[in-house]
Amino acid sequence: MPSDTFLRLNDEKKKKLIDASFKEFSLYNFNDASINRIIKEAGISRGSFYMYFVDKKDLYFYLLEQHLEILINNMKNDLIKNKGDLFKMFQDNIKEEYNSFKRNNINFFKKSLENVTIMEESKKTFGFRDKRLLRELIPNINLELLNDNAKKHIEVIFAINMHLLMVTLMKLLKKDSLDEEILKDYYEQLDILKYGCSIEKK
Amino acid sequence: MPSDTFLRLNDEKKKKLIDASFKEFSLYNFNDASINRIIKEAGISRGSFYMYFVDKKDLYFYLLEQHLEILINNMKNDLIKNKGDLFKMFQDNIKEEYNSFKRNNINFFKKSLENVTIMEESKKTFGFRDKRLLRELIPNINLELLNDNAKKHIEVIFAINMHLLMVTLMKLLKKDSLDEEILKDYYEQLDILKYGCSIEKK
DNA sequence: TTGACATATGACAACTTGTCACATATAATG
DNA sequence: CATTATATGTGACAAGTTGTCATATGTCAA
Repeated sequence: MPSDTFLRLNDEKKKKLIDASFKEFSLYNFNDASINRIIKEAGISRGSFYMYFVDKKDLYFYLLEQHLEILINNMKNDLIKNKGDLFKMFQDNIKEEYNSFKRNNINFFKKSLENVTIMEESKKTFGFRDKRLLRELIPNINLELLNDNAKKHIEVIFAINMHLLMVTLMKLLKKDSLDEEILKDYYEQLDILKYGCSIEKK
Repeated sequence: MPSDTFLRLNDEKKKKLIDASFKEFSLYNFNDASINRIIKEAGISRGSFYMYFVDKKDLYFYLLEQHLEILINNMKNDLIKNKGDLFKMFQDNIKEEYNSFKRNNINFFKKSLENVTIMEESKKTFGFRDKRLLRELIPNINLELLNDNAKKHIEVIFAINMHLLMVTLMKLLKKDSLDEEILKDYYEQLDILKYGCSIEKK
């Protein structure tokens, strides 16, 4: 996480660094992104950067988390809208996320989706291994609609949905539209999940 | 893929480079792995390396695929053993893969599991987006046991199992034993998948 | 023997990163 | 105010990274 020094920075300076970072990670994938270019663009010195973040990873996940925050909030809203029905939420949510992606740093996300899932940390966050995000969502789920197995492995269900969601978003962003065919595929994939989760199985 | 020049190399020289590469990727994750160290260990020149492989990625996926070959073969055998029952195969297969991992470059795998899944290419191979591997397996599946949705999205089912399998293998390798609890969790997760796939749903 | 082609080599330029001694703010205290 | 802490900022530096390329050395066929 960023140091207190960074958080204490005035908004302008902070924004300049964040903007430069987003730009860099939108243009290059994680490996190719260069701290050198970032600090040059942000107009700060090398020493300062390392005063704010321990390394590139640290910076990257700080940015990623800000977006995940949005993603989770979208999910939470959709969950409430659908009275805790997890699968109705999943179904609604994808359009929400798509628009959210488009509104925000779309290229940052595209690059992230290309990379993300490899690193330990990203598995934790994207794959919902980071319990913090889950904890905010779970209280809003109507568990009555799920069987015992599903209740027990709720994080796994989220991880799987996350995978399906990301792959689908990738396709949608590539097509640059809410393509019906692609959405249909996603819904069918959700159905595969659902009939192992909804109470009326077997 | 490696160049013809590499493939034409005498076995001894080839082996030396492969061994050195495995060692490097077992010790460091993809980003931190150094071509410098590899060529030093293998006793070849920088120029030669770039005659054989276009870059580090190229080398890495060459190594990875050799192991995936083994993994797929295990799956195929288990599939035949279980008369095409996909889920019985999944259930049997994990022990097979675990032992296979232990027999072979266990550390290479551990490091791979930490990294893999991020890059485009790895998504293709590990996530079975690479149709080549799937194509070898599908003919051995008894599709009668699956519903239409599952039949249509068979690659997705494999991708999901791949995810569950890898996460579970990770845990097992960490424990360094075929821990019953961990295996039980995996079987339960497979059940979530199954009851969207087996014919007797709803 | 002489080409012609396949391989091998290491110096090179152009990057990368993280550190650290030092300089300059800003705040706190006598 | 002046002095002393403490917090920030700085860029040169060492130690690494990668990919290229002119050059050298194999190897085989005519």
